[in-house]
Amino acid sequence: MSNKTNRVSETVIRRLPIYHRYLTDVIEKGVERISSSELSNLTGFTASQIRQDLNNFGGFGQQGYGYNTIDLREQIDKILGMDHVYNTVIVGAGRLGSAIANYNEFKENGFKIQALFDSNPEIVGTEIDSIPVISVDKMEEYIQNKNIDVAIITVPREYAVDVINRLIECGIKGIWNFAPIDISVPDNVVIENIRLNDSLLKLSYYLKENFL
Amino acid sequence: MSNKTNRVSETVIRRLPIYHRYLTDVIEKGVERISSSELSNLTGFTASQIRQDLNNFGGFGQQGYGYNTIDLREQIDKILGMDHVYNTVIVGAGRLGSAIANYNEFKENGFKIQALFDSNPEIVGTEIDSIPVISVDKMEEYIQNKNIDVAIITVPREYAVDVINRLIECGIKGIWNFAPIDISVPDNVVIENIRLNDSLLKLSYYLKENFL
DNA sequence: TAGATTGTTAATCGATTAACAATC
DNA sequence: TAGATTGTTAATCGATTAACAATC
Repeated sequence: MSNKTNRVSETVIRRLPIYHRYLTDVIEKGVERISSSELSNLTGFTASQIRQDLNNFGGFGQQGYGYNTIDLREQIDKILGMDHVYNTVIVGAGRLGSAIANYNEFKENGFKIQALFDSNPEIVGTEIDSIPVISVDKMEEYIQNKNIDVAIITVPREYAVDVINRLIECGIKGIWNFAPIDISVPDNVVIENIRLNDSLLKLSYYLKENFL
Repeated sequence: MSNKTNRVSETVIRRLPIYHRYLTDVIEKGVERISSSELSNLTGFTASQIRQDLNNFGGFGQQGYGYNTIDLREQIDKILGMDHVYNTVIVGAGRLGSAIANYNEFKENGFKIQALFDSNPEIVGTEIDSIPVISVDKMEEYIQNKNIDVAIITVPREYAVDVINRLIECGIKGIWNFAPIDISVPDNVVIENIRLNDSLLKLSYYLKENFL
């Protein structure tokens, strides 16, 4: 809402994490500077496109030199909001939910998982990776009291719409949804869907094209 | 390889599963015909785009009538290769691997999970949802003997490159990769990456844009 | 300074939308 | 037949690539 400078397109945003990833790789190898054409070799995007993308946010490079790897990654950190901590909960403490609770890389991105919610009385009250599993009946109360920003949805399809509506109702800001449903959310809620099925069908299409 | 008719762009392919999903929804409600503009209302794509997309593969509609829902879904089934069965294994029987083994919707897409591979001797020899967990040492042998087409990679990042190279070596056709790595594969192998981290960073970006 | 590489403008390419004749 | 809606061509829009002057 705040700085709607010039609305950067989603195709650009989608490439930023990729630049970030490759920069991390080369930084780990001790590389201090990188040119757009070196980044092009790594990522497969053209040097021109890389420069265009970055210049949506500012001139991070230097003529005749290229980009400082650490500095550029830091800029992308900021653009992507990785310097911010989001209080996060997982709704659905089944296998997928606990797989995600366990996935350390998310913490590095600033998503701090505070609780899991589930309806199964056998696991409510336990912990998964030292994260408490709480009854889903207490979800709204918890979210409001603990200033939760983001919810990750890993409940079965049939519960997902209801859960998401309840989350919106109690003021959640962002939703990372793994349930294979389509739902529209108000403008003040950000939703990002992981569509495993769609991805698998894409794989199926290219398999068929390649081998049948 | 076979019918490289006119190479349909990936942006089109990505929408097909979405059409498929909405068609299934309306078919379940008993709807027998649908116009491109009705599909537009459901999916958010323009009617024009929907007609363009479908006409990449043939004229499935009828002037003055629209599309028969069941027939159109069947056509999309075929285009996406959903009528074909792919023998599939999961490499990595941790939480994510078993979450996926457990996820029924994949079976409906024709991916039949035959085995899980893992290096942990405590689980090798057991079953997860009646799917055997086999030592990863026997992976190549199994894949070749049982004509496995597709491997799903859910091993930790540090093992992923090695596992994928071994799979390519022994003739796998498709890879559905959950490990956060970048790897290039030969032309005769199809790889589809699930980049959970990238998706989360996209969420982070829009959260920041909306609220900071 | 000379060489390198950015930032940025202009040209191209591809994807989306609009329009409408064909036809059920 | 008249109305509706497709299939398809043409127009527009946006994203990518090319080119190069600016400058470190």
